[in-house]
Amino acid sequence: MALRAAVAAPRGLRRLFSTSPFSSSLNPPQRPQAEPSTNLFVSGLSKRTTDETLRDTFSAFGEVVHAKIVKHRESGYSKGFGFVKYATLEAAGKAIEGMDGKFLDGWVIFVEYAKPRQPPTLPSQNNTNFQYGRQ
DNA sequence: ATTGAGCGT
Repeated sequence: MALRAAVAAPRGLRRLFSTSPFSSSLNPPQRPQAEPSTNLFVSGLSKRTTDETLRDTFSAFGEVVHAKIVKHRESGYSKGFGFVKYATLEAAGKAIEGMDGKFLDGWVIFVEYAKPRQPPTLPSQNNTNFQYGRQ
């Protein structure tokens, strides 16, 4: 299964295979490291991995402010990826170095900086503000 | 209701 996960690996693995002479400056990777953030995107998770497991695993690298597995709203069924937010950028960096490409619940996971979830929006009438992408 | 690309109810 680790093999399957490795094959299904998202672009997180590309830097592990960045030995191509063409991937230096002539052919830059489409998605280099996202801009550093305290917020991390974690993919490749087992569908049985929970928020607790995520939080517990990543708290080894620093103070985890928020850890969440993305799942369907009603069914609660995991989508297989999640987000971890640290108190500091250094902790986030250490978590990437320490957990990217490693195993969790039998699956190879990939850790990278998360994209900001939503642009600054008008503080209008019915705004349920979930904003984890801010530092 | 375990099994797969991806960025959140």
